[in-house]
Amino acid sequence: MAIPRAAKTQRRTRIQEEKEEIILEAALDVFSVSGFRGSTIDQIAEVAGMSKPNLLYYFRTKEAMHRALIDRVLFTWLEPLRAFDANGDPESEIRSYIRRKLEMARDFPRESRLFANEMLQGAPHVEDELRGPLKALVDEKAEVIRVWARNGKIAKCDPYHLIFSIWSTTQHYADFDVQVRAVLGPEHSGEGRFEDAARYLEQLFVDGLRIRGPHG
Amino acid sequence: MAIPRAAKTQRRTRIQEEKEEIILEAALDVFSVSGFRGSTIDQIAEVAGMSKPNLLYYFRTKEAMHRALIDRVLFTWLEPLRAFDANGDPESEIRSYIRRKLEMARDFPRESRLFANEMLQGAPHVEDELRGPLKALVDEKAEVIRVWARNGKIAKCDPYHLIFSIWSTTQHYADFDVQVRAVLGPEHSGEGRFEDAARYLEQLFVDGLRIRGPHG
DNA sequence: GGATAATTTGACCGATTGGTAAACATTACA
DNA sequence: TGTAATGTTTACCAATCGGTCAAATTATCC
Repeated sequence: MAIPRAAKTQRRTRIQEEKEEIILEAALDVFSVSGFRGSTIDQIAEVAGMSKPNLLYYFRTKEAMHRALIDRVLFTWLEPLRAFDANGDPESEIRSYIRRKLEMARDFPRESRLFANEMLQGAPHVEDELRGPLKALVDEKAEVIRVWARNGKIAKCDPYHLIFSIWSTTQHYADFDVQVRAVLGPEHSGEGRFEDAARYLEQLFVDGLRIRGPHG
Repeated sequence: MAIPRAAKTQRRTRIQEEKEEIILEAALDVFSVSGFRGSTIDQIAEVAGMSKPNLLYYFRTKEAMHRALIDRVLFTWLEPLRAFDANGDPESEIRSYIRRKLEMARDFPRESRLFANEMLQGAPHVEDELRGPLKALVDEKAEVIRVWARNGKIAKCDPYHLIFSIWSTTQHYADFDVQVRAVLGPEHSGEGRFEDAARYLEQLFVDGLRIRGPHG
C-alpha cells in the first residue's frame, strides 16, 4: 500500500530531494517578500512551476513549508557569528565579521528579508530558537567581547548592543534595499554600494572601538 | 440625494474625524504586524470595534486605508531628520539625532514596523515618496555632513552611509524588538534597554566620527 | 514486463477574502 | 419638528484561501 506523504517515507527519493529544493526556493521568493500571512500556496506553486496539490504532497501545510525554510535559513544565518574567533585579533575579527555579514546581505537578501519579516510579526514561529540557541551563541560571543574590553584591547562598550548594531547596519542593505537605492539614486545603485558600505562600517566600528589616545 | 462616501463630502463631520482616527489607529495595529497583504479588513474592523461595511464607508478600499496611514506616518517619521541643524555643533547634532530616533523607536514602534514592512515588500506603495521628498531631504542633510567633514569638524566619512547606519541601529530596537528581548533575556527587557542603547550608540558614533589625535 | 510504490493532477470543499446593495438609524439644521 | 444628509447594519456576492480526495500517471525494482 502506498504511503500517501513523501515526508513519511524512510528513504528520500531523488525526486523528493529535487522537488523539495525547488519548492523551498520558490517559498523563499514568496515568503521573503510578503511574510507568512501575506503569502499564498498558489503563489509559491506558480513560482515553483508545479500544481498546488503537488506542493502539498511534499509539505503538508503552508506552516510546514515555512518551518522548513526558517530552520534552514536560521542555521546558515548564524554562520558568521559562529566564526567569530575568541583567539583572533579583536580589530580584524570585528572587521571580518562586518565583511561576512555584508556579503550575506548582498548574496542572500531573500534570507535576510525572510528573517526580518518573521521578527516584525513578533517571531511567532521561531521564538524558541531565539531564546535558546541564538541567545546562547550571542551570550558566548558577548563574553568574548567583554573580555577584550576588560583587557584593554578595545574600548569599553556594551557587547550586546555592539552585536545588535553590527546586525542592524549590515542587514539594512538587504532589508531596506529599495530605500537605499532610492536615496543613493540610480547612479550609485550598482553593486559598488556594498563596497562603500563596507568601507564606512569598518571605519565606524574600528574607530569607534579603538582605545583612545591622550589626544582622543 | 445622499453622497454615499464620506470622503466625497466637502466639510468633514465631527463623526468623520473621530471614526477615521479610530480606524487608522486600528489599521496601524494590524498593518504594522502583518503587512499589507497579510492584513485583513475584518481584523482591522474588529480592533476598531466596528463593522466591516462601516469601515468601508470611511475608506473605500483596503488600499485607501493603508495609503492614508503611510502618508501620515512617513511625514512624522522624517521629523527628526528635518530637525537636524546645519548650524549646530556636529557632535551634539548627531548625538541628539540618535536620541530622537531612539525615542521614536521606543514610543512609536508600530509606525516603525509599518514602514519596515513596506520596505521589505519592495515599497510598492511609497516608491515615489522615497525617490522624491525622502531623497531630497537626505541629500540636503548629507551635504551638511559632507561640509562638516571637509572643514575638519568630524572625521571623513560617507554621509549617506552614516545616515543609513543611524537609521538602522535605532530602528532595530523597534523592528527587531522580539529578538532584542530574547537575546537580552527577561531581566534586561525593561525600558532601560533604550537607555543602554542610547549610551552605546552615542559612544559608537561620536568616537567613530571624532577626528583622531596623533595617538589615535 | 508486471507488480508495487511514488508522484501528479483535476475536481472539489468549507472558510475567508475584499467589497457591494439596500434597508435602516441617526444626526444636523432650517 | 420635519426633513434631508449622514451614518450603520444585515444580507449578500464572486474570488480566493488552505487543504482534501480519488483517479490517473510515472518511476522503481524484481
